[in-house]
Amino acid sequence: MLRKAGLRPTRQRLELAHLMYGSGDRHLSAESLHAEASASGIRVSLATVYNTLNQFTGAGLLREVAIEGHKTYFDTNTSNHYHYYIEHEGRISDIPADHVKVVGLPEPPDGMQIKRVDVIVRLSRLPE
Amino acid sequence: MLRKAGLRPTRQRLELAHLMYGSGDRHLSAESLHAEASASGIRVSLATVYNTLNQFTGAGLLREVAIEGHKTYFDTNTSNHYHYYIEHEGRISDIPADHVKVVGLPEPPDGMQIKRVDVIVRLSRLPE
DNA sequence: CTGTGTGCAAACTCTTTGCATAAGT
DNA sequence: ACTTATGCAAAGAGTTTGCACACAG
Repeated sequence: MLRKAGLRPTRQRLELAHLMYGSGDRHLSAESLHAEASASGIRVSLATVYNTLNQFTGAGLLREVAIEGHKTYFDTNTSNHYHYYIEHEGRISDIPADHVKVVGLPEPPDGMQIKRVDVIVRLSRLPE
Repeated sequence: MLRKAGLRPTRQRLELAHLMYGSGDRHLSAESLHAEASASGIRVSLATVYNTLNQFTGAGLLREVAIEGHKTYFDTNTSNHYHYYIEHEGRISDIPADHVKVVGLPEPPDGMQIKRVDVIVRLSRLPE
């Protein structure tokens, strides 16, 4: 898989890939992945985690999720799907429905094409 | 307007508000607003621009737009509408259609409510 | 061997904060 | 007068980069 993406299967990349894809769809930040790696006894520097995440994203193995603010999140699920953003927890999760659709989109402006449509449903705690 | 929002109408806030709302709907970053202010001969520090943008957002006078990556963008149009993100220009613009809708959304999880739905259509240059 | 990847720390970008000064009511 | 906002510079968070060493092919 790494080879197919043109990435050398180094120890670090393999170990990180195991963490990332080892348990279903996940949403991770560089820091969380680094912490997880450390906890699992994997020796990687934060810089390498960043490099790896960016390289994987470039290779189409990960997808970047746009949330306003500082942190960048990566999603191991690269298929077409949308996200919840749980504001008070700063957490992302997939929207559990595959029939969500955006309708009524106009043609893109001249010379441009739609590369992707991101939908983020922001959730907040219900006021009582 | 500022007073109604609980913000003192100081010189800086008034001048920035003029810039922001003086010419239709706009999408600005702290830096671009600061640059524009300087160009117009308005004396404000970057810190004040940040403060002002955040206070205005808190007061519902601006809306923050979620684009992945570093910069935070603010939209002077706080009504319900969606955005194009033009990747190769790093620019945001409103989607010129008010009948865009997201359909098929499931009920939000227990104890949560939908606060807002963001849609970002990423555009890239058409390959020739 | 040759070249790419890694680790470390330093650099960078964007944003926030602390504190003295200035301005609004 | 009293309170809140501003400006500056310094601190902070997240991410990237430069360079020597290590490792894959």
